[in-house]
Amino acid sequence: MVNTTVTQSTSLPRQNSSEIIKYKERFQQDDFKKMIRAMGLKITTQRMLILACLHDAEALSGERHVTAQELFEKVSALDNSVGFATVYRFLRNLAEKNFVTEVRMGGQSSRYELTTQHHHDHLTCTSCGRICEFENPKIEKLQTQVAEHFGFILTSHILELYGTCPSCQAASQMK
Amino acid sequence: MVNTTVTQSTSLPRQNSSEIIKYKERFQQDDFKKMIRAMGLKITTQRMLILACLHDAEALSGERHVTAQELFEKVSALDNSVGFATVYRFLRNLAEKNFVTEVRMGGQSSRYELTTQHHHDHLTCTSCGRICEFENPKIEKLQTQVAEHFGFILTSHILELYGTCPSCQAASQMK
DNA sequence: ATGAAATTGAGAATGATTTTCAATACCAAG
DNA sequence: CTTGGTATTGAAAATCATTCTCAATTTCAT
Repeated sequence: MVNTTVTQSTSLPRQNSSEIIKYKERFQQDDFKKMIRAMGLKITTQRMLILACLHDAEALSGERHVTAQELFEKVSALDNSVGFATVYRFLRNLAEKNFVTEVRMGGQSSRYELTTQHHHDHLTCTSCGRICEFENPKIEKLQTQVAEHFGFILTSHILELYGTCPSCQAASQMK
Repeated sequence: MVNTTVTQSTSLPRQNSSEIIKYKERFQQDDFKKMIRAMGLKITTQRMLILACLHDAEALSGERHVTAQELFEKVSALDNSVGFATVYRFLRNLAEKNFVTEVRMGGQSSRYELTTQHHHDHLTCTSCGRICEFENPKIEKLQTQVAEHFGFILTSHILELYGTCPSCQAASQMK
């Protein structure tokens, strides 16, 4: 029970896990406020809630890319007085200032994710559906160069590789 | 008039340039018909016209990537009895069977281009929808290496870059 | 605490795309 | 070349995501 070699938490007062969560929340809150101010907007409970939901969408569920509609539902679950116009409006603000990245694939509606430095790509087996995630700095760098070549400022990308995984290769040879 | 070592054109009668154009048209027509049949659909004047307009959009105007609405206008100019539902429907058929490639971004509407044998990727402006095509052998090579690293055999890929084009950068700075 | 200015929610408006359905066109079989 | 079953069509209505409008409310510098 005696305290052993704790690293991180030394600077924090003794606390149980729920207190840690509260501390994290407060930290986030301040972060979110900075974000909103940086956009030249006023801080409102709605905007704070939307940011929190966006953040949790990434942290909790595996899905990074959220639909405006999905986000609206998450927000509504916590405060059903928030209108969808507010969610859409704020999402547009965030996208304009590049705090979120907007991606649209296929016929579906736009999907948004908080812009993080960490964006990984997918390698999918067309035979069994297995997905490998990868990250390749060289490719990323070349992408930026391509964008620069056209005078663009790159904000995001989609890279999906399709192929046949080792076990499916083996399976098809047996046939 | 004795037969000499003529190659291609032997099968064609002597012709002037307008006849050549007609020949090309007919050739295209047959091509289009094959396409439509390959999709398991019936050949109709509307579908032939839509394909011709799609093809000309690439050949004549510089813009390869056409909006459904733009395509509808081109078609209407030649036959104003064609309904836009027909254009949308057929465009969707073509996209499903990969005879056209659909690119979509931001608030803009979908843009379509006939799938050519020449592979290229897209760089899209998230603000105005402008699309630049590019091809980058280094990126392609790195993709293959990534796939190899996981033991995959690469068969295809999607690479879509999103950013802000020069004129939209200028526009947003003015604000 | 106060008021100008920004933000909000509700619903209407918009714009793109899809669906519905009766009329019509295609094409394989006779 | 007719015929008939079925796919296709055009027009209008429906749907879907997103944006706009506006009166009521909230924020925040003072």
